[in-house]
Amino acid sequence: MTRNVTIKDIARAADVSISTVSRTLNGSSAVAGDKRARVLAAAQELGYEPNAAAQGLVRGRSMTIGVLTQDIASPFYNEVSRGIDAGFAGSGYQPIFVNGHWEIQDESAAITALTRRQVDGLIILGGRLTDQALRDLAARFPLALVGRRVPGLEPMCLSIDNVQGAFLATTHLIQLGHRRIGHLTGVPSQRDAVDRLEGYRLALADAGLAFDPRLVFEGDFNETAGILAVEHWLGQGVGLSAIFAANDQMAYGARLGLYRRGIRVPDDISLMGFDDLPASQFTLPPLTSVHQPLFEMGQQAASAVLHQLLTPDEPLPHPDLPLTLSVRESVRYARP
Amino acid sequence: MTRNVTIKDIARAADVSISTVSRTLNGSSAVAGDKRARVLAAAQELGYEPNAAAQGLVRGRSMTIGVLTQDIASPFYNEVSRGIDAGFAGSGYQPIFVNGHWEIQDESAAITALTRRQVDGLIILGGRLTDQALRDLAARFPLALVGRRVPGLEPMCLSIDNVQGAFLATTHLIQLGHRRIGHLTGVPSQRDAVDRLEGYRLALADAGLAFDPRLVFEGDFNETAGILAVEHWLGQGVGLSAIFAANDQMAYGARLGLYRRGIRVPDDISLMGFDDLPASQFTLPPLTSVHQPLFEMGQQAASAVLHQLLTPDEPLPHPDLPLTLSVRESVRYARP
DNA sequence: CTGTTAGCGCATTCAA
DNA sequence: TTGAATGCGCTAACAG
Repeated sequence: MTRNVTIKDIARAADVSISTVSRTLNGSSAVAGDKRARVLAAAQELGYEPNAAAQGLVRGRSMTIGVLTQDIASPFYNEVSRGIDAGFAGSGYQPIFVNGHWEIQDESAAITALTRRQVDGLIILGGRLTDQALRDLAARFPLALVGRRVPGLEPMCLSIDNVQGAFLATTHLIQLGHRRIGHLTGVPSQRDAVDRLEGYRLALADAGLAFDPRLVFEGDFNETAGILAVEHWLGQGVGLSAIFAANDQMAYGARLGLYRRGIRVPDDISLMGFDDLPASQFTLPPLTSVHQPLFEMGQQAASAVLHQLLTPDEPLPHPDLPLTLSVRESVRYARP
Repeated sequence: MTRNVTIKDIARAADVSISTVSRTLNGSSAVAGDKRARVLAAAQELGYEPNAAAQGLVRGRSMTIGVLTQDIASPFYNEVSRGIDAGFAGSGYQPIFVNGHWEIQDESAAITALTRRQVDGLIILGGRLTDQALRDLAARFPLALVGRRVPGLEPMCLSIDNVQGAFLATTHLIQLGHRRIGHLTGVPSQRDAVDRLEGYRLALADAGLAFDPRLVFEGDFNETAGILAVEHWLGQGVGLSAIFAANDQMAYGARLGLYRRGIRVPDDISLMGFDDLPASQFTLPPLTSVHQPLFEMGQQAASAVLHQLLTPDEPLPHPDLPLTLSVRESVRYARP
C-alpha cells in the first residue's frame, strides 16, 4: 500500500511545474513538445492514476451517476442495469450501483451516500420513496426513474403503462375463450401491482365479464406466492381455466404448484406472466408474458440523465416504450 | 441545483469557526454545549451533507469498497452481491458495484475507475483478469475474490472446490445406477469449467467407468447451450441416461430441449445442475444441483476485506465454504 | 475548549 | 508557453 503517485511526483520527475503536468494530462492548453513528452513518459513510468476525489472536488463534477437499485438479486432490475451500463458507455460518465432493498430507510441512506459522493445524476429503480421525495430530488439532480410514474416528472419516467399491459394480457386470454381467469396480484403497496389489477378488471368489464373476488389472490411478487395461490384456488374448489400472474416469478411458482397437482400447462390451465424475464424463454413450457423492454428502459434512463446533464435547456423528450405481448406456449384456447 | 452547503455556511450561521463545526459533527473532541447546539441546529436547518470527496481527500480513506461484478444480469452474481451488502451492513463502509461484462478491457477500466475513486478495498467476482494481475491488486488493496482460486491468495478466495463439487455430482449419479452420463461443460477458458470437467472425469475413473468423449458437449454457461447439447446427443444417437450440466442455466436449457423431444425428466433422463440458483427450486421438476453458498460467499468476502482493513496485522482466516448437493426431483435411479 | 493554519490532489487564474 | 498562487470542502495539528 505505497502512497499514490500524484502530479507532484510527475512534476519532479519531469522537471516541470505541476500546472504543466495538469495541462498536458488534460490537454487543456498547449504545452511545448519536449516537456509534454517528458511528462507523459514520467506519468507512464510512475503508473500515475488521477485521484477522482480531488478532481471532483476542484471541478465540481464527479463524472459518476448513482443508480439506486432495489435488489441486485431480482432478475427484473438486472436487465435494466445492463441497459444503464450500455447507455452510459462512452459518455465519460460512470454508473455506480447501490442497493435499497425495498426498504425506505435503506433507500434514503443509499441516496444520501450517493449525493455525498457528489454524483452528477441519479437513476432510481422502483422503490418506496414518495412521489414528493422524488420530485425534490429531481429539483436537485438530473434524474431518471425506472418502473414508476410520478406526476410532474413524466418525461423522466421510464415505465410502461401497467394498466394497459394487464389489460392486454387479460384480453388475450378472454379472446382465447377464457371466462374464469385467476389473477395473482403483486404487493398492494406497490403502484404497478395496483395498476395491473386495475388492467385486469378493466379487461373483464370491457368484455362484459363479472369480476369475481374469489379469483383474485394477493401475492408478493415472489415464486412462493404462486404456489400458495394454486393451493388456495384448488383447495377452495375455485374453478378457473387461466391464471394471470402480476409478474413472471409468481407465474413460475404457480407453474410448480400446478405440476404438483398433476395439472398440465397449457392443456388444463393457461398461464400468463408479466415482465417477460429472459428466463421465461426457457421455462416449461416457455411462458407467455407481457413484455417489458427492460434493457431499453435502462438505456433510455441513461439517455435521459445524459440529456439533462449535457443540454439542460432543451426539453427532455418523452420516452418511448412499446407495449407488447411475448406469446409463447403457456396459453392456449379454453376448452369449450 | 443550488450550491451545496458547507461547513463554512454552518460556521457563519452558528457564529463559530469551521473547526468547531467539524469537531461537533465528527465528535472528534469536546465542544461547549451551547456552541454544539448552535452548530447542530444550523446544520439541520441548512440541510448540510458532508462532501465525501473532500473528506476522503483529507482523510485518505473513502469508506467505500469497490465491487467488480461481471454481469449484473446473472443470477449467480446477484446472490453474491446480496451477501456482500449484508456483510458490510453496519460497518461504515459502503460497497459500490460496477460491471466488467466478462471483458478484460471493461474489467480493467472498471478497476481503474474504482481505484481512481480511492476505494478502500476491492471485491472481484469471477472475471478474466490474470492471476498475476490479481496478485498485484492484492498487494495494493485489501482484496477478496469470489469464484476464483488464485495461488498465493488462498485466504482471500471465496470459492468452493469445483473439482470436488463435480465429483460429488457425478458420483451421486453413478451411485443411482447411471453408467452413461453426458457432461455439458462451461466455457473452457474459465477455470471453474475446466475443474468441473475434471471432477466428472475423476468420478468416472473412480467408479471404473470409461471416459467417452462423445458424452462431453462444450457449452458456454448459457441456456441455449443446453438446448444445443440435447439436440446434438439425440441427433447423433448418443445413448445416455443422465446429464450433468456445469451450471444450472445450461440445465434449464437442456430441460427445455428434452421437453421439445418429448423426453421426461427424471423418468427418462436424469438431470443434474451446478450452482443451485434460487430459481432451481421452482423449475419443472425442481433441479438437483451442486449447491454453492453464494450468499455466504458474498458475506465472507465482505468479512475478509473488513478484516484486512481493520486488523491488517492479524492473519486472514481461511474461508469455510461447505460443499453440498441440493437433492430435488430431477434425478432418479437409472432403469435397469 | 477554540480559532487559525496547513495541507489532501488537482484545475485554473494570473502574471510573467 | 509556463510557473506561482489560489481554492474546492474538509480534517488535523498547532497554538492559545
